[in-house]
Amino acid sequence: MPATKARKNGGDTDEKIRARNIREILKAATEIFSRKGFDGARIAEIAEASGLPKANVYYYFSSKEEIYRAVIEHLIEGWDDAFAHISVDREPQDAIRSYVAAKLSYTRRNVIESRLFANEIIRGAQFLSRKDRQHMRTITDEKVKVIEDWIAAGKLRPVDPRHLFIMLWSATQFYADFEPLACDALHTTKLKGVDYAHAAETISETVLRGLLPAGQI
Amino acid sequence: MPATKARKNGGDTDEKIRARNIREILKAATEIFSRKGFDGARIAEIAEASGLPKANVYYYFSSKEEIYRAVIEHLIEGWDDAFAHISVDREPQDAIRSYVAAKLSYTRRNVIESRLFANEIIRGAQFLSRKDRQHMRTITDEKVKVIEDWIAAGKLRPVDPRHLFIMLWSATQFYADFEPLACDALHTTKLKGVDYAHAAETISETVLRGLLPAGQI
DNA sequence: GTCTATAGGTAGATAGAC
DNA sequence: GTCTATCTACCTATAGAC
Repeated sequence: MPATKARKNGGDTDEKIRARNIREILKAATEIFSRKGFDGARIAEIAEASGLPKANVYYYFSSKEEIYRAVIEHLIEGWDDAFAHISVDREPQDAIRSYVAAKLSYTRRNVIESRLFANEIIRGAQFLSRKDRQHMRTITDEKVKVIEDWIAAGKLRPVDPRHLFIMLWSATQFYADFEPLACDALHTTKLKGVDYAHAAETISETVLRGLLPAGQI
Repeated sequence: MPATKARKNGGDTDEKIRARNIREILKAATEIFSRKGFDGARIAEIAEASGLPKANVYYYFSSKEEIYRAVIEHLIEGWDDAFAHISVDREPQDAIRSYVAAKLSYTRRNVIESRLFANEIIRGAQFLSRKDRQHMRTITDEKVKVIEDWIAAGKLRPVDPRHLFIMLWSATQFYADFEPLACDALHTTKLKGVDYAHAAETISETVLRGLLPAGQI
């Protein structure tokens, strides 16, 4: 029996063990990096949270930085999902409402990842690969064209699409990333579904009234 | 000659030396905490950047945490300056434009402080004192009343003032705090005056068109 | 009030038995 | 592939001379 097929842990193959351990490590690392930052996170803590001894973590990843990079890589994957709503086939009113709702819902369901990403950017995006940044730029450029088409078709008032996107990103990320401030402002101790619903409404309606030609809303 | 009045360093009194050293330490600490976070910052680096030996830093502050708290305390002071523009005496159109411009200009001139503050909030605002948070809540409540008055007077469409403020905060902080993302979106490598000017225009005009009664803009 | 030297503790990374 | 023991480096904080 070849070493790579050796059975252990009740029938799991080495491949399954490897995949599961790596998954557990990344999951634990995401949570801990998000709460404490790169320097604040301890490998021992990540190991404990993933149910492995510290040395096993080093068996799969050769350094703390390698774990961090792997975690960041993972974050980008969810980035453009909400952006899919911004599409020429749709009416701007409908598209922008869906985008705002999807983005708010995504950050709400993935607070930990969202905060980690925010942290990485604030620190200068040092570990975001060239490829990842290029990818984000490409998607943004695509969506800028959609806005420009809508403006050309008279469906939206003239506006700088890039600054518009920045407005939408910042507003939709604020609630998850800066929850303590949002809570203070809203006089609550934890953001609930209603708060996110009000957020979606305020953002969508204000921006849409601001951008649609008179009388369209 | 009493010890507290002993002359050193070319005529400076001990009081002046103390004040200057503390100022230098806090200045260096702000910069380093902002770049590296609490855990990433090294006292030795703060000491070097403030031109003092490490032990002298400990002469003025008894721990790393005490330095951090002092720095955070300092940040809050600038918080409500821009908010002063939101005042019942003014027309909403004028007030909101001034607020957006002032807030953008403040974050641009104080990028380091702004990022440090953002970082502290993302990490759960653990070192923000009860007093500081209470202060921020009070100011916000005051300004919420102003918006409500404007709405009651028919000067603004009905809108949730708290979510409106969150929109304005997030949009105006994004450029300084998440500069790498803003740069990617705007196809530039460093934000310039024009970028901030366009940001101010996009935010103010979109929000104002969204909020003013029809035909007022 | 200043500064050198160092104690004391901790964390990243590895060796090597199983 | 797993895990204990340990190495090494570094960092916070302090003691104590000047």
